[in-house]
Amino acid sequence: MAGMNDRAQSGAKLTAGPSAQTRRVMSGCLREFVEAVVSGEFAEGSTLPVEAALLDRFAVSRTTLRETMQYMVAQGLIRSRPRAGTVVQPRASWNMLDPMVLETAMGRPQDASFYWALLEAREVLEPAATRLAAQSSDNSALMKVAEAFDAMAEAGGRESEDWSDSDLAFHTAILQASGNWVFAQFGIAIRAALLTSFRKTNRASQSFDEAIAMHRAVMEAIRMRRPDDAEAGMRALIALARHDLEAALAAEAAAPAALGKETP
Amino acid sequence: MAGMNDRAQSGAKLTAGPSAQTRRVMSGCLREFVEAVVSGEFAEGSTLPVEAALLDRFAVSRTTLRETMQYMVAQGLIRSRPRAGTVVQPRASWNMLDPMVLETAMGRPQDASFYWALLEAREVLEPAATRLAAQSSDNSALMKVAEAFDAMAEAGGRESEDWSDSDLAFHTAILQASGNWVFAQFGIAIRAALLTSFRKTNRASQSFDEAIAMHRAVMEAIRMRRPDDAEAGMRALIALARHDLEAALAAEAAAPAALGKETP
DNA sequence: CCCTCAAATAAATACTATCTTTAACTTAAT
DNA sequence: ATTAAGTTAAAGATAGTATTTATTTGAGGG
Repeated sequence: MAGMNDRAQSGAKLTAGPSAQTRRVMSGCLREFVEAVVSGEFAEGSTLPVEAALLDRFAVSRTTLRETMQYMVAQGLIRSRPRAGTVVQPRASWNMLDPMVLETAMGRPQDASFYWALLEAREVLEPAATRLAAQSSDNSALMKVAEAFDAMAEAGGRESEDWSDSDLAFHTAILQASGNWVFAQFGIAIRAALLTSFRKTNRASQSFDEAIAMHRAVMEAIRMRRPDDAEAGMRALIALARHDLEAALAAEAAAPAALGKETP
Repeated sequence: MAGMNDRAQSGAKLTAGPSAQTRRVMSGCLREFVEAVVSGEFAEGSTLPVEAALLDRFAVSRTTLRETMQYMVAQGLIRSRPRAGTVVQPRASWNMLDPMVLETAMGRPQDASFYWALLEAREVLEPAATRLAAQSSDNSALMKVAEAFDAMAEAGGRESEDWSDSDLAFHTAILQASGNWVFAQFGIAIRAALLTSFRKTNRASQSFDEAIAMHRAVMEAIRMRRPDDAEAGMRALIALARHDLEAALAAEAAAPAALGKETP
């Protein structure tokens, strides 16, 4: 029967998946497919090609394609019914909080307003979550915050990848420590967006010592059960992030290339 | 993408989330499987049975099972690697905002703290989003708010399903109108949770006229570009929701469940 | 006795082929 | 013109087999 597999799955290796899991074959198809939707190649509201055509387009098997599409259905990108075909859902119903979708969307030239909106939301959410954490966090949650803080201190400088990672861990740990499942979920869902944002802004920052001091202040305020101080400290932290983002975007505007070689 | 371009979305189907329908065979398997995980039959951190055993357990084909599992991978419920097997991820990494997961989780005896946390989050998010809407919403977004309001008025009474639906539409429309993609996403993601909450609380409320008046006040404040009033109005609205929730939970405690005789 | 590296192996991953169900479209009869 | 029945295209579901991957295990060397 199916014995001779005469189709070579040529070069499905370009996964280069920086994020955690699934650097497998299917994820390549998924990435490509999501990219095609996000980029508008398959426009919102349009019916996309029949299965057979997609099979050819992505050079994968039926099973793999269906698994891929199931993932996309799960994120509200597409919706398919027998005979009617599969249609791309309106953008408003996409789950942009899904790491895969978000990452793909951020892979393309990013509108600056994306980052401003994220910051705006953080200004609302994080101070509130920090206040809650100061009021009612348990010990184990507090320990995670402390761990993240130590990792930041050890990172040595703000330009390193370690700093970005532990910075993310710090903020996520606080959201978790709030004890409110909605805030905690927000932290998980928004990982990809935060990390991208952190990478962008931290690069543009100078003051390692000051940043460390501010983070420590927030942690201490939570530990000492001082909600007002904790909330204020987080506000200050995000104000710093806002300042950094301004600087980063300004620098980007000044030198749009940034493809490696610096011209001193 | 930052535009979060919300097209006409003609039809106004109000299809509740991505996994709304799909009453196919697979969804039965998915529901059952998610239920098994949420209920703890497959405990967090444990390795679940091999594919063959699951095939037998759920009585579906391999393809169907794999599509099901792919959906669950997408929501962070499970994670599988060759040879190592499939393990249930820690609860903290589950995407509770997914309608399917949330619905299943809420199908079981619900901890009251679930609703309190949701309300707590709304108290933080919605006033802020409403303020933004008053500052910068465009006409089409405003129109959606008005449409939802009209639907509420027409619903006639607070106990009807129509009221719950349009109440949800009202709040979702405001989150959309904020122009911030994070808030808008929150609205989409939290649909299921909000709807369940609405259904619970609206039942316990008496004051239809007052509720309508308060909603109108918020809408007018947005339309008139008065951020302070809009924000205050939304706070009042959520305060009412808090009051209703207290009443609903109290009533529930007094007469636990509608299924079967109780001897207090 | 412990460490390293390579072969065996168990589990998920991927592919092909075929049958079933659904619902949009077509056609025919009222 | 409207409705009802039949046709058919597309997705949905199943079966069987081959391929990858990473854990185990076992042999050889330190």
